[in-house]
Amino acid sequence: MKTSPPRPLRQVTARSSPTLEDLAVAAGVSRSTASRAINGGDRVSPEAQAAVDRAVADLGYIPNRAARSLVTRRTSSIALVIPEPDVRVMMDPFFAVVITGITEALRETDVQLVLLMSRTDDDSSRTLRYLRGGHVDGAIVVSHHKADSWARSLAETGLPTIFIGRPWDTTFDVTYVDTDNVGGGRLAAQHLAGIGRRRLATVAGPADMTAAVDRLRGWKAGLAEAGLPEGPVVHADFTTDGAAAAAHRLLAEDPDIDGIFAASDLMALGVLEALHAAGRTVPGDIALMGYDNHAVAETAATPLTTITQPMVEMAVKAGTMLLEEIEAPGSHPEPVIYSTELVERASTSVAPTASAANA
Amino acid sequence: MKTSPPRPLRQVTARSSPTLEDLAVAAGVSRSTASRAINGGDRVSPEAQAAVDRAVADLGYIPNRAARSLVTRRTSSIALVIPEPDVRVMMDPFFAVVITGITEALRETDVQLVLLMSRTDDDSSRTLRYLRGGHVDGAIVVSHHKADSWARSLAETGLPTIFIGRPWDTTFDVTYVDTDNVGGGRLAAQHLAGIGRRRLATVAGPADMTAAVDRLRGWKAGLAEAGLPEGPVVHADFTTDGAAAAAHRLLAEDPDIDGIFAASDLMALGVLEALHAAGRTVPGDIALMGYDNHAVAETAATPLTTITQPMVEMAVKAGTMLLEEIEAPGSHPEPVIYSTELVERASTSVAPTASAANA
DNA sequence: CGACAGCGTGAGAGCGCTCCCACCGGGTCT
DNA sequence: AGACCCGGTGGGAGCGCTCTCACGCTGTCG
Repeated sequence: MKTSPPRPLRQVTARSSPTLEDLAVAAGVSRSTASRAINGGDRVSPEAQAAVDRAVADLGYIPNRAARSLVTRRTSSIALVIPEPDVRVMMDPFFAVVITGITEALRETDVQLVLLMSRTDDDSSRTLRYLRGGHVDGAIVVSHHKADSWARSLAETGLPTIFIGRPWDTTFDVTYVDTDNVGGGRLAAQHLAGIGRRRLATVAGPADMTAAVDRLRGWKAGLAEAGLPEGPVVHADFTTDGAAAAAHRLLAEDPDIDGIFAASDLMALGVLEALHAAGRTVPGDIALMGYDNHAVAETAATPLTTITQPMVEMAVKAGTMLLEEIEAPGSHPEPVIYSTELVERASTSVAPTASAANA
Repeated sequence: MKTSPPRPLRQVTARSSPTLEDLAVAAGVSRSTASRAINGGDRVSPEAQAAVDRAVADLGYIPNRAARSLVTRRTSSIALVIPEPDVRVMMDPFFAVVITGITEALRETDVQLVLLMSRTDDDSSRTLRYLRGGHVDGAIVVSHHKADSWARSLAETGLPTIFIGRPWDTTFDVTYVDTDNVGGGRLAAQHLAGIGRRRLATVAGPADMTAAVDRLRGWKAGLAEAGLPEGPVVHADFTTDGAAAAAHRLLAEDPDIDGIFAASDLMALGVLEALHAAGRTVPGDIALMGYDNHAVAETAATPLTTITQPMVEMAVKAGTMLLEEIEAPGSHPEPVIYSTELVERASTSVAPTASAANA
């Protein structure tokens, strides 16, 4: 066009990819038409569409996402927010499973998954800033602790957000998916009662995590329904070592218990250790249950009876719900709760096992 | 300025975040100066800088990434590419560890991690398109199989790329980090030879994966150095079940072996099962080693002697190398190889263990 | 005392895209 | 027959940012 200015209008950078303009020229249509053809082809004649399609193939055209999202205010990406990725969270297959599920939900879309892990407080304010900055269209937050207060401020920004695991604070407008931890806890109580154990105890998780609280609640309810007393409750931090220590305390206070429900498989492992150290056999003297159906539950010295939960489905659901929420904001769907199932293994079998004979 | 056009120049969208222009006005400087102040503050007077800083805080200004990357051609994000996230890969803590490490490397930067998982061929061409589309500044590829041919085409696009795990094909210009799988295999041979085992066999991984091939190579070298014959080699697919089947074959062919090296802990678990099923004790009859120092190695019925590798460090290194490569393209650093260590547990202890008495 | 750096600054163009609007032409309705 | 609609199209503005360039202004040197 205006050739008068001395400096070149566009430096031909060596390996710059073709622009929409180039595409349009190649296809013999206008930039507008090319754009329409690319984006679903509404109000585009078949001929024009075909010409653009061919040009796309020829040029290897790939739309510039930055330019697009600059004007649409959409980024075609969502964030997976993982607060406090401590060792526990990381070693759980949980993490991998959540990612797999979300990826699965995203697979037919061109939405990308951005990972946001905040270890420190500093990180989490950065994370928050990032989320508020409009860098993603939505977020999935793996909720853990009572202390995740910023979850609330996040939700308040209006960014479409789905929580995986019920957040501690649900007084604000929040949608989440979760597994039925109450039901799982009840299942554990029912099972142990069902195999004739009567003096039951539990090693519960931290009192500031909804999953732990719910499992404990279900456990108590199950005991009550079975007509059994509530029995001793000790708390641990979802780690193997923590649970071992808790189990020792338990045995010291109530030496005659005959069944223990540990609120996670990793903790059950610790309990198992402690029981063996104390000379008790499993399940001979004490029947033991875990929770999660973690890989170690199956490979443990005494394979653990445990509770399994459809985590992949849950993550997929979180992904699809988020996509829907992004597509049609304002709809505030109900929480989705997935039910849990019992997985029976040797640690609660009635007959003594080989490893029980170990001790 | 030009008030003549009938339509408003800028629709005041309800909750649109402040722009650089707004910032500049608030700070009483020009857009250019505001921009400079934000980006390192080069050639900006202290007063202007202070004014901008204050305005940033007041307005809660967050730069629009899309606009920025539109002009800079930088996205401030990198991709983690995981080809074929099958069950095996997912259940490994490997996955989580890699992500943790990379996140760690990124933490002082504002670079974001985008996850690209391609399960199907269809996915992987999409992945490739995405990477070539300039949507990320670089990529870290978790390399697995011989068949990952597109890794090459990726590398050829000139996108800064680091492989985690030596790619099968290194004839092209490729930088990678890896653990010393050869050394690890050798360590296994040395250890088993060291405790007096003489008729050694291995359950190796798939022959199309570099990690498996390297471990096997190291194993053979170690045997040779110990003056032992090469012994039987069976291949399995890195799964527990596959390894169990392989172990059965092994026992059928060579009933008198007294030591087995499984190229992964998960496989060692399968071997352990098979041995017990065949009435062999571990380590009494047969000493057993795994590889990876997976969580199950410790919790297995007979805790496994295994090889540990600094995976987090490796992942961190991959991250920092990528950042460097992005910063200063063209530098083609040497591959970095991390050494491995032996972790001794009951499965190779000389004295028979309790669980050995099980069988 | 005039020329010349060089720092700090602002104007303006433009990154690649979408979207609004005006336009054209052929069918349909009154 | 004229008004109208509507599918298909192109022109043009503008998203929010960076970056080049030109312009003062102060200080320093010849």
